[in-house]
Amino acid sequence: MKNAGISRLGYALLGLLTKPASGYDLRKIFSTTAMMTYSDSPGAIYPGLRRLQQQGFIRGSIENGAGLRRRQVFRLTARGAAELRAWITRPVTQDEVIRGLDGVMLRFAFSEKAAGRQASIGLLKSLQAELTSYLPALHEQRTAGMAMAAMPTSGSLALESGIRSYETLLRWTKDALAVYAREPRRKKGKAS
Amino acid sequence: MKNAGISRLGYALLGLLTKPASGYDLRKIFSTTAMMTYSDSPGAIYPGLRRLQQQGFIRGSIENGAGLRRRQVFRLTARGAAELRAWITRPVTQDEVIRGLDGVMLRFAFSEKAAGRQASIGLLKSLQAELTSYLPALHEQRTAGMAMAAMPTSGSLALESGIRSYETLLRWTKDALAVYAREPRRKKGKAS
DNA sequence: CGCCCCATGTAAGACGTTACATGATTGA
DNA sequence: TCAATCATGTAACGTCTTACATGGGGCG
Repeated sequence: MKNAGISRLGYALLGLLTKPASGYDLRKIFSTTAMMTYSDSPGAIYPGLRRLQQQGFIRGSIENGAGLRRRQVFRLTARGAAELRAWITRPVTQDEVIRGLDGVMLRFAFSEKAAGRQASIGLLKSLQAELTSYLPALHEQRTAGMAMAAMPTSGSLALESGIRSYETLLRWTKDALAVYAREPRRKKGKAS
Repeated sequence: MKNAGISRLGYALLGLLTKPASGYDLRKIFSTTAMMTYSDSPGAIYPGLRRLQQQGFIRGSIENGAGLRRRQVFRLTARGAAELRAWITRPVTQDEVIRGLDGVMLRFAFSEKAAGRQASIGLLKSLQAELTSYLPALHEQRTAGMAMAAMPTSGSLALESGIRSYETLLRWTKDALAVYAREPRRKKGKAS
């Protein structure tokens, strides 16, 4: 029941549908823009869209433009937009940090459009906190592994790579927060 | 038929089984060592082990030590070791670089133990080459996105994060190769 | 005696992959 | 007219998730 029963691909579709699009459009986005790591296969997209529609998160309407082929354009419903916002504004969990940050980055990429500046900032802070609390454990693993000397060079190098990537990400969260702090903000907001 | 029909979890099991272990041991590794991103659920591990055994890559033997509970210990067969080596020594593809580097890092972590120093070095060089050829495309996407200004701040920041992580990884491959170049090597090998 | 850890498994369901299938439209 | 692209879909299959089930052994 977690996540309202939506897969990562489902959320990716939901996030992209802040602009109305057809299944084919979405496939093109997944196949051409390198930003997207998701499958462009029709066997994933079309069933995914149908599920989202059955759950009431999106609504499709058949377009009958002159001479054009049948083409179904989907858009978010109010429920869908709310679910998207809820997903984005959830705090980052340690599990997400460990099991892969793709989901978090996806949330962040959509955050501004779907939930606003404050949501983006909140996500960054949440991610920063989780990274800060997780990194020491990794460092410990490294020193422990070196002490045992049971790990071959490639094993400890792989661990080193993981640590570096977390550190790079942590630095990125700081820079990203700085970007938001620098940017003018409309409406009254708390100062960073 | 790709990959000899072995999933990522399957290869993780195969790689760990260079040291004989029971299903429970493997679950412990997945649940306790932070290096492992894989599922420790019995519903994944035990069927996975059975598949590998049916394919002849591992062999299990029931341990009947005094007073001990029934406990099945698995070890690699010759075929399994060969398959593991083949998987590790495959060149890194662009697809792997795009769809996520977890598999590559897993291969690298096991490379030294299962396929030797030269295999580790080969993997690093292959990864380095793919990263070098992929990074320009990402930079292009960034400048293109900034020109359109269609991307919200959080979108372009997410892209920035991806670029940085690839750059960090590229730097890591260089450092890792330097480590291998520094290390003394036994047997006659080509100079780096 | 009761509880927790060891140790293994199964069953239902969800999801993605691969491959196949269909048909309309556009351009050479 | 032939191929490519637009556009949508289905079916089989493999694998993971979640949850449940079982039972021995050690410990307080």
